[in-house]
Amino acid sequence: MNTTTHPGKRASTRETILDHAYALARSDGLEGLSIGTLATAVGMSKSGVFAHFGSREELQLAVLDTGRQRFMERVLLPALQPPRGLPRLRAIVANWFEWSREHQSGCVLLSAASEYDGRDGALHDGVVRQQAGWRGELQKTIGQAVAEGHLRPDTDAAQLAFEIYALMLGLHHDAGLFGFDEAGRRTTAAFERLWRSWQP
Amino acid sequence: MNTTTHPGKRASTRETILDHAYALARSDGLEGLSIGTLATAVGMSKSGVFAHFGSREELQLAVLDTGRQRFMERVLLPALQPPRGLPRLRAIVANWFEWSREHQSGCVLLSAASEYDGRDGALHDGVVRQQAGWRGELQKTIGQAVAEGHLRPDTDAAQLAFEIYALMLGLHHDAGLFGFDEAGRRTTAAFERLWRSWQP
DNA sequence: GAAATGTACGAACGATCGTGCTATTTTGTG
DNA sequence: CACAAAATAGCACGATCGTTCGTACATTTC
Repeated sequence: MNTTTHPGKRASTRETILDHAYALARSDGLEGLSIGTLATAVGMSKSGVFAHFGSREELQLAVLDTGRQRFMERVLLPALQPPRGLPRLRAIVANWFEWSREHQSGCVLLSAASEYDGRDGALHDGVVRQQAGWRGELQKTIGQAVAEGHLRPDTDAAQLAFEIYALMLGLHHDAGLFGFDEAGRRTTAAFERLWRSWQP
Repeated sequence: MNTTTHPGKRASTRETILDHAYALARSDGLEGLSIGTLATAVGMSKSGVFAHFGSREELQLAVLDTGRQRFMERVLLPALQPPRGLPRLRAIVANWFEWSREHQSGCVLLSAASEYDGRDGALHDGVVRQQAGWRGELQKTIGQAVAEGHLRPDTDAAQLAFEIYALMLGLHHDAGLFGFDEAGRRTTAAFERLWRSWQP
C-alpha cells in the first residue's frame, strides 16, 4: 500500500537505488561506483538505473547527498535535543563517534573528500560545500557554547572546530587500519584533554 | 648516455615508470591508476610498462613503496640530524608539515589508507604495515624525548603519536579543501597547545 | 660470427565502462 | 476496460580496462 499507485513510484525506486549505491560507495568510494555493478545489486537493468540519473556524475552527486543527509540525521539532528552550548556540542561528538563506529568499513563523505580534494568539477564543489557546511554547524554550536559561558570567552570557534574534526579523522583512520577499540580509547582521551583546555 | 643499455637499463626504466606512476597516483589514487594512461605518460607501450611489474597489483604495491620511500627520505631522514628527543620530534613534525604543503594536491600514502582501509588483500596489508611502521617511528622518537626529560615522564607515547597524526590528517584534509594557508595556521596553533600540555 | 638474453612493441583477447536509442512492460487515469 | 504516460528492459556503440602472446631489435656471452 506504500509503493503502490499514485505518484511516488519513481521516487521510491530512486531511493532503493541510492540505498544500494550508498552501500557500494562505502567500500569502493564514489569513483569506484559503477552503474553495471549497481544495477546488479539492485536487481535492475543498467539502463533502468541509468535513466534515473542521466549520467554517472549525477548519480555520484546524489549518493554524496544521501551521505550528507544520513550524517545529519544521525549526528546533528538528535543533538538538537540537549540544550544548546557544551551539552549539545558533546552530544554531537558522541553521535559522531557512534557514526564512526558504524562506518569503520568506509565512510562515503570522508572517502569523497580525499578522492576529490585535488581535482575540480561538480563533485569537488559538492564535497567542499558539504564539508564547509558541516564545519559551519560545528562552529555555530561552539559559538553558542561560548555565549552560554561553557567555554572560555576567548575561544576561537574555527580553531576548536578544526581540532575536533582532526580528532575524528584520526579516529576514522586508526579504526579502519588498526581496529576501532584502541582508536576509540585514544580519541576519547584526546577529547578529554581538549575539553579541559578550553574550559572557562 | 643515461638511458642507454648496459646494466641498469631495466632498473632505470622501472624508476622512470614509477616516477610517472607516483605523479598520476597523487591525483587519482592507486585505484585510479591505469596502465594505459601510465604508458602514455611515460611514452611507452602498455605491454612494455606491464612487463616491468607483471600485474597491476604489483605496480600499485611498487608505487605505494615509492611513496613510503620518498616520505621517509623527506621527513624522517633529515630529522635524524638534530639531537634525539624533542628537537628531533619537532623536526619530524616540521618536515612533515612541508611534505604536506608539497602534497596538497594529493598524497599517495593517505589516499591509499582511505582506499584500502575497508577491504583486504595485498594492498590493504601493505598500507597497514606501512602506517604501523611510521607510527612506530613516531612512538620511538617520543619515547626518546621522554627519556631525555623533554616530555612528561608519564607521557603515553602511542597516545601522543595518535594526536600528532590526527593533526596532520586535519592539515591535509583542510589544505586540500579550503587552502593550505589557513589550515597551516590552525595546525600550528594546535601543535603549540599540544606541546604545552605534554611539557614536563 | 653464432647463440643467448634482455627489453620493448604491436596486435588482439574478453570484460567492463558510460551512454545512447528503441521496444516493452508497468502504472495511473478517465 | 481502454489508453496515455511513465518506468524499465534490451541491445548496441565506442572506449578503455588488464592481460597474453608472438615478434623485433639490441646487447651480452660464448
